[in-house]
Amino acid sequence: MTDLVERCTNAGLKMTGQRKVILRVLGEAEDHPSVETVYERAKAQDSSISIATVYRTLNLLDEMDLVVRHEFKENFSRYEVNMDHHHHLIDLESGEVIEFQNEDLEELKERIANELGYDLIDHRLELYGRKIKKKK
Amino acid sequence: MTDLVERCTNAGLKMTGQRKVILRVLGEAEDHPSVETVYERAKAQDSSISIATVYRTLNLLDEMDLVVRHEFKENFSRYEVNMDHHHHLIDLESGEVIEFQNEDLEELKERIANELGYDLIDHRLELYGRKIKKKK
DNA sequence: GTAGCTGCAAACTCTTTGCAACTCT
DNA sequence: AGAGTTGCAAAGAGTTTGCAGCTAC
Repeated sequence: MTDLVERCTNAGLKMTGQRKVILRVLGEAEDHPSVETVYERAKAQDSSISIATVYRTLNLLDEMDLVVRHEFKENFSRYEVNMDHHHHLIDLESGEVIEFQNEDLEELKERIANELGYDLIDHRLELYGRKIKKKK
Repeated sequence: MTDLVERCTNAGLKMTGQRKVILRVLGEAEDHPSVETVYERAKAQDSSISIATVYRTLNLLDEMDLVVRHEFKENFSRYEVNMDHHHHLIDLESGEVIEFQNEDLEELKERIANELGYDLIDHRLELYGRKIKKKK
């Protein structure tokens, strides 16, 4: 994934066995795993990994912007590799997370911030919905 | 505030002294107080109030939709009386919370959800910015 | 060799909860 | 009277951290 490992070593991080495993787990994830989930997947590859290391690593990666931390309306965080910018729609029934992008939205939020006299540094947009049932 | 007390008693809640105080604190708040802040303000009016009651009351009010719970990028919740619908821009330097409304945005998020095959039930939009310094 | 990393367990923060006493209605 | 509410303290959940030993560089 645009070599995560490389970006870490370039940043001066030691490439320990644990970090390699965690990076691999993140790179291969097609969902938005929680710390617990990353931990379980990592443990499957190296059973000695502790959850403290997972927390520490994810925090590091977040600070380096290699990873994006999401705090949906749940009481824990989820992570994903920081690739393209997008937003999320959370299916309230299944918990499934759907990604989407929208150009109008990008413009709009920038414009709103500017009109209020602010530079937009960060933002958060999440939609929570229920699948529309087709009538038969 | 469109009588919070009345809306509570109508819903069958007992109007205890503690609840009156908490409702008054919420009604008078012009900011987005945390549980801790609501607790402190309430305690100033009735020192016997416990924080457990504040938590319980805010949860009740949230379920009844009398209040809106916000979880900005902080590790605690903030509350405000549910009046008009709006969004928030958080000043990353001062922590100040600025409210705004935007019609285009309302349409857009509805449209995005529908295009993805979802009924929009809830959402969250927060902007995080830094005040633009005028050049002299 | 050594700065940085790790596992473990304890500590922390915010929030919830069991229980016995109390209080609106 | 009695269901609902409260304060207290303990428990929960997720996350962070101090420390001694280990490891990549």
